[in-house]
Amino acid sequence: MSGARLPGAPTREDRIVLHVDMDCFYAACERRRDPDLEGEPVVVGMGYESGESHGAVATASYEAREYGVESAQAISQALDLLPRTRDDDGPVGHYRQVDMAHYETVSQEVKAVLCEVADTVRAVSIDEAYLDVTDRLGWTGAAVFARNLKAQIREEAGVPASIGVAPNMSTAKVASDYDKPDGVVVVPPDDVRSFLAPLSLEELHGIGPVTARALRSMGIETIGDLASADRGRLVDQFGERGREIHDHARGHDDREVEPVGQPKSLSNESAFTEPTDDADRIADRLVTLAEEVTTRASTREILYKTIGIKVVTPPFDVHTRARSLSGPVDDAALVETIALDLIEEFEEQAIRKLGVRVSNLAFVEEDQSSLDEWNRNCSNDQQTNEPEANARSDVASNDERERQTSVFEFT
DNA sequence: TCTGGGGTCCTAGGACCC
DNA sequence: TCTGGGGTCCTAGGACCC
Repeated sequence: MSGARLPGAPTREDRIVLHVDMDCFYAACERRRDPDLEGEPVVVGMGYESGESHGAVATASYEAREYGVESAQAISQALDLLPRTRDDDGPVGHYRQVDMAHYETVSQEVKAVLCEVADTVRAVSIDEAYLDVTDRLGWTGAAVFARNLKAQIREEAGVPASIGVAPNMSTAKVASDYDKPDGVVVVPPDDVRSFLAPLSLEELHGIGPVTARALRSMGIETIGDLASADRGRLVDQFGERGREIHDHARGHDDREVEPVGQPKSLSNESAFTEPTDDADRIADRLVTLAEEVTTRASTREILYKTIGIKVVTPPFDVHTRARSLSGPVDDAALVETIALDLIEEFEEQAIRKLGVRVSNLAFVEEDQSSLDEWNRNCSNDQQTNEPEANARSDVASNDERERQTSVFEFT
């Protein structure tokens, strides 16, 4: 059974897949509308408002990272490392509150460019996408194509990107990360194994701290070690995921690049400043979250069959409770009632974080979530702009682009 | 790494049905 | 009443990603 493939399913090792990853996307968007931030340490945070701060860093520019500021760090800690006012001669950090609406706009502009140059685009998040360009070029033209695409994104959307090119999604993802920021890394089919081998386990998408630790305890230190590890042992230890990471470590990944479909769940969550067991505050917060999530569902004409809550108790224990209905509904009052009912189990307990989630989604016939709307735009753009895009891609990069872009070809 | 918010996928046990 | 096996749905938790 292991390694079995569906009969007839092609193993296309000859594909050309790009992974396009925006560099410090939120910070880059802030720079785009405020050019004074160019070259300055920029920190974009959630919950950061006029200097008063709970919440965390969403994105730190490379300049800010030099002072130790990192993603997911507490804003207060970031402010310690990089104050926003000059006391002595120290550096000055520029803080901005997350503005998703603005980043969405920029993201659409980037994606419009991607749609011009590729037949298939999979937007995996606001700042990341996979492209399949197998039918548009060969390996000899891959580096020039990627370099041009990067320049085109910079020109038309005003933000920098890094691009990885490889025969599959998994390797392309690793490649885009290899020479960040502003890098292009091309890994032709014959070089995949030797490119991946020396890298550390966490470079592989899907290996986090827990899996890495477990692998190291098995004597596996690098992606190369993982590639040559015994498959049966990995499957015993990690189940289906063992199979997957083994494949990816060896540069095998048959997943097709296809547009992402409809969402599987919608949720809203929010943390208390400090853990609380105040029943009124908890109920109030829960009602607010229920409202937020049902409003979103309603706006997008999404029905849901399962309603759940998430409760995080100190130190950081995550509990979920859910209840399913007999059929899909759009019923804000019901969500509130069920959420309040489910939370009763946690009465008297201190809670640090709460969430409300709807899942088991159903979609009203005419509705095409925003992502699908985006896909529609994508096809329109392709029709209207394709000739121009091709013209662009065919024009070899000029010398200036050559200089400002570090192209790393792994051979 | 004392920890924000929005997601995805996988696993495992139990209920229930045929 | 004891005995099997297969399949599906539900719930809860865990790991991971951006």
